[in-house]
Amino acid sequence: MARPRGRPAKENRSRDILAAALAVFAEKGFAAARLDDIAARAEVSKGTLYLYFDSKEALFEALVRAAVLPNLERLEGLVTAWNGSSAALLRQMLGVLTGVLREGRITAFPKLIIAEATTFPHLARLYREQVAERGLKLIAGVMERGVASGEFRPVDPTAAARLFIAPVLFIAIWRVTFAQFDDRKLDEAALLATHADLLIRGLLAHPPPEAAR
Amino acid sequence: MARPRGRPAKENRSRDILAAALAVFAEKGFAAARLDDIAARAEVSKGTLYLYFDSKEALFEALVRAAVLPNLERLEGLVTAWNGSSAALLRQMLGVLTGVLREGRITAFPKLIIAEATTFPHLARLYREQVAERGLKLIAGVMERGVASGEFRPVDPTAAARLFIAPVLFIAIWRVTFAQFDDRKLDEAALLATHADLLIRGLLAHPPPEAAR
Amino acid sequence: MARPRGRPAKENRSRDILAAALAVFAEKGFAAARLDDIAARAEVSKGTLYLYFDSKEALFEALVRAAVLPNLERLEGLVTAWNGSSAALLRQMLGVLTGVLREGRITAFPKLIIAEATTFPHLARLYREQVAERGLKLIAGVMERGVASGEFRPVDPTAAARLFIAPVLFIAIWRVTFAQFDDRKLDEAALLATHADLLIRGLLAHPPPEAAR
Amino acid sequence: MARPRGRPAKENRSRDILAAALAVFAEKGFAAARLDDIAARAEVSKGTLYLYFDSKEALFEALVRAAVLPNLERLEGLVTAWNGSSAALLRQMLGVLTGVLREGRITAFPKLIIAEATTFPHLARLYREQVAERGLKLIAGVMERGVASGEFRPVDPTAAARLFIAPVLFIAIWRVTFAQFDDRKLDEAALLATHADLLIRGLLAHPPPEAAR
DNA sequence: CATGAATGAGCCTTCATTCAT
DNA sequence: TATGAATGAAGGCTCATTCAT
Repeated sequence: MARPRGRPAKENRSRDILAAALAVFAEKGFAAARLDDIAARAEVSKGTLYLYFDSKEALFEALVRAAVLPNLERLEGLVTAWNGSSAALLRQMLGVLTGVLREGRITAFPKLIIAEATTFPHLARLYREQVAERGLKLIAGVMERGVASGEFRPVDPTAAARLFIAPVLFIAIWRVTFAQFDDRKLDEAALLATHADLLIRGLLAHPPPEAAR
Repeated sequence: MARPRGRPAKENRSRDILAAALAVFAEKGFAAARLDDIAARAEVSKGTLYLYFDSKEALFEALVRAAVLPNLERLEGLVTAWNGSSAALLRQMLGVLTGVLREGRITAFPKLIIAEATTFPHLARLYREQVAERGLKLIAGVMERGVASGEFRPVDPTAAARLFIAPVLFIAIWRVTFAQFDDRKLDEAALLATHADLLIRGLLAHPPPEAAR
Repeated sequence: MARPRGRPAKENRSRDILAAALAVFAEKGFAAARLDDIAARAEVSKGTLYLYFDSKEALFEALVRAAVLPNLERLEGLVTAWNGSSAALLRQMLGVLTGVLREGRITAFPKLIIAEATTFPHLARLYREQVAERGLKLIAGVMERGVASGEFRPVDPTAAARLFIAPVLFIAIWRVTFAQFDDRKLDEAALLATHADLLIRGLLAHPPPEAAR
Repeated sequence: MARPRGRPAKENRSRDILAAALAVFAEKGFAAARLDDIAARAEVSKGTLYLYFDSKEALFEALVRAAVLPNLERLEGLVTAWNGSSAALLRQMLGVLTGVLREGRITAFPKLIIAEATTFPHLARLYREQVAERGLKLIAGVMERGVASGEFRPVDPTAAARLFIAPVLFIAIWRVTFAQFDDRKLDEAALLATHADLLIRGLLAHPPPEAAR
């Protein structure tokens, strides 16, 4: 009756909805997420969601685009601008990823993509092309440069790229899956530091003598 | 109406149902899996499912227990019986895991657990305790032995265990998530071989000279 | 495998089933009673029920016949044999009914009939004709005799019969409906005694002076 | 597909649903009543029911509250306002109850409560406390006053209250159970009139001479 | 733009009934 | 006779989507 119908248009309604959607999808997964919850958290009516996104799936997809790509672009910038050793670049990239992992919410995406890949192949393809392949190609490029310069032993850059990223994925997944029960949280930074040491020592054509470590 | 009711008890109905459930859960995830589909695939009526399992969730849980534990026990047997070098044991274990990955269906489990962890914390806890922690402890033990004997450099065994398994998880996830679109399938065996090389070279206190490889 | 198939025919299987059915129907009502429970309580398989009764409804009907009619016949015998005053006969009949109520299980029947009357009109009709009308007619006969002899004031025997039985029904219903919560159980015998006093005083053409009571 | 979704909010949807529920529950009993039928009779979709009531049981409970309490309150008002003789008050109350019985639908409640008491003890308790005990206490108070003033013989007010109400319950039950078959309907008003006569004559300390009747 | 009441398809679960053994 | 595994129809409940206001 005396309710505000045409609201003062709190600007960036769409931003609010995406934020709420991220929170709810992250917590429940796609299927179990209810539009009611997303609407409530965005302080918006359920009908309003449909003004901004055509369907639950479209909302999910927009979310993926909005939340993941920026991080990838950051890494691409780092690589492009780099002019030190490949080993140091890999360490630097892991440092960036450590930071990303610390942020929080983004971690939910691998889970979401994994969980919904079969149900929404469309979405999985998008993610694979826009994120996964693109990121792996970036890393493989770094590996290739290291091999070409003689810094690294001759390894398959594609394989090395996957081995580089696997522990990052491991951490993301461990967190959303098991961290709820962990007394002593997994020391993620230390794990990635060890990863950097082992991987780079494994890659280097001329590893430093043991003492140097 | 005129369908056979008291069937000749095609033996191991429960086995059939679990197999069907694995297939359907793997494809759809828990929420989207329909009991109708599971029943149809098991060539059984929907009601029959309830003769063997109390609920959809109970069926899921039984599935996890039945399908995953045997593989873990196989690895435990391998470790216990081993008396060669730690590096060789790690290679051997990766060989076993490569085989497991090749089998197929089991790969679906990480996905399922990951996808349903928030919805069924109960299940995630079970999996973490019965599978994840148990497996990591097994690997960490191997690492520890290698460090103690001087074969490996002094690394944190817990971290090393996670780094050891991360690429295996990566492969499992990649497959169920993206393999549907892959023209050239990911060469999983080669990836794990490279993993073994890099990791072991990273771990060894006295890596062999470059030429040896 | 080595289970007794053709059981030593514990005689009167049908009696066992009826007893079990009474217990379960009384507790759950018709719709909520499960044949599984009846079979279990009768220590018989579910299939066996169908050897003795065509359907759940048929079992229910057999139960009504078997459990209620004997009591009515007992009352009819009492009336036929009576040769005292009508007032004393009414008291006697209430005494018998008090005993019947004390027994227990029978009390469940009014509830069952009431609950299922719409669903099984067939059954309600049976009960009305075989039990209710027959019982009321019996009581109305007693009333009529009392009026004819001048012992009672001229009341409508049909109405009086209903008023006579109403408190008995009240008790049966109260018990199965509310007695579960009662701290101090309803004193049923006292209630029926008061009923006898008030009703007979109301009926008598020449009530005794106040002091006599 | 092309049906009206956001309906013009035909006011008092909840009232419609309750009315439909009363009709269907009365006819079928709780268990056999289908929400489909209730929704259809309310000219509402099944989903809409859940906008107003959390569950079938909650709907049932709301129904009990909404339909029964007003009548009880009416009686309480009558008693409070009364300043004539107790006998006249009892007659008056029976008159009110006769009217209530004539209305119709309410009669279904005793049946419903009786039928579902075991299945929903929660509901039975509610009814017993909010309706039965409250009503009996009201009547017992009237009896007590009559005894205290010397108008009535010294009877147990609690017992007398039950005897007062028993024929009303009898009528309600008879109607929903058997009236479907009755050629000549039970003359309910006459029955309650006879009840008033007999009961009050039984209660009065100084009954009027026979002729006065 | 925004609302939120209304919709209805879809799915898990129960249980009376059947029938090969 | 007796069994009990198997069936499948039926119904309560959820939630993405629509649309009159």
